[in-house]
Amino acid sequence: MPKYITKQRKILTEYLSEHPDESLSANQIAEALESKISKSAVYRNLADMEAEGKVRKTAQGSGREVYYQYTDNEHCRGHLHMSCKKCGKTYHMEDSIAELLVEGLSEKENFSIDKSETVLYGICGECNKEVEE
Amino acid sequence: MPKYITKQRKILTEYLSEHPDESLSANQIAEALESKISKSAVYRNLADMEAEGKVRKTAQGSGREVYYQYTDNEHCRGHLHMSCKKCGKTYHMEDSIAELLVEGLSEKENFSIDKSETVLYGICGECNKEVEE
DNA sequence: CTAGTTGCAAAGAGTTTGCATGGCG
DNA sequence: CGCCATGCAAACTCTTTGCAACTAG
Repeated sequence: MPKYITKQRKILTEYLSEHPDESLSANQIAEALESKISKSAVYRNLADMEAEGKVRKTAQGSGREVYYQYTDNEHCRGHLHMSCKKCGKTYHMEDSIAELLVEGLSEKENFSIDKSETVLYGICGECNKEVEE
Repeated sequence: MPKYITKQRKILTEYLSEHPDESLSANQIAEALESKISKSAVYRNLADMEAEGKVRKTAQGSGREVYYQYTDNEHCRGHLHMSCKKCGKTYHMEDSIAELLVEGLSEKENFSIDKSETVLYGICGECNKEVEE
């Protein structure tokens, strides 16, 4: 969608690739880069990047929308994602499990899941550990 | 959370139970009931109902938050939900598949999924059919 | 040079809040 | 009758848009 590679776009891309597994709102990103990119440029670029499939837009449990980087990123494509409600980190689901799910849904419910838009919520291993301690 | 059962609350509950499987935004609901409940009452009641677990708040793919009824509702509790990106309907996942997923994630990834907050996105059987025709 | 992109500020959309009035129990 | 909930409007937050200035190619 964009035709020029601008300085701002580079900064944004760089910032996102430095925070690959965090869920960040457009506003958070805009504020973090406040001195370097205007808010409107952040919004416009995120929208472009979403259209290009370089970034995914999801919602965090209770609140506002969030974005996070994903394309260009090694193991993201074609994987299902899980987000920890506690620490906010994103995880990639093991293929064997994802396969079972995708096939099961397809065969038994005739539902074709969209891997890139689906995010499972729960508590990750790390955070589960903490609770038990 | 609420201490009184008001006329408005009844109307809202009734409206939601009449639209059990649709994803409705707070605004849509408020507009549909415009003549009967004020916008602020809709928002306040939805927030209360969410706290009580009578309603779930989720996000539809690209956009804003949505709500939909779920407690009091027979087969909702303890089930994973799937939402069709095309028609917007909500489906309940068959137990056998859900079990596999929940156990698989727990054992292999140590991730405990939150069934009530997770919604899988994709295309449902009905809509898949249409595409093929 | 020329069109796409930025920055700013103003406009929108959705949601929240303060306060007086009204209604449930 | 007392307290909670409602309604309205104003306040907020997040996001989008118009337009002149800037800049990548």
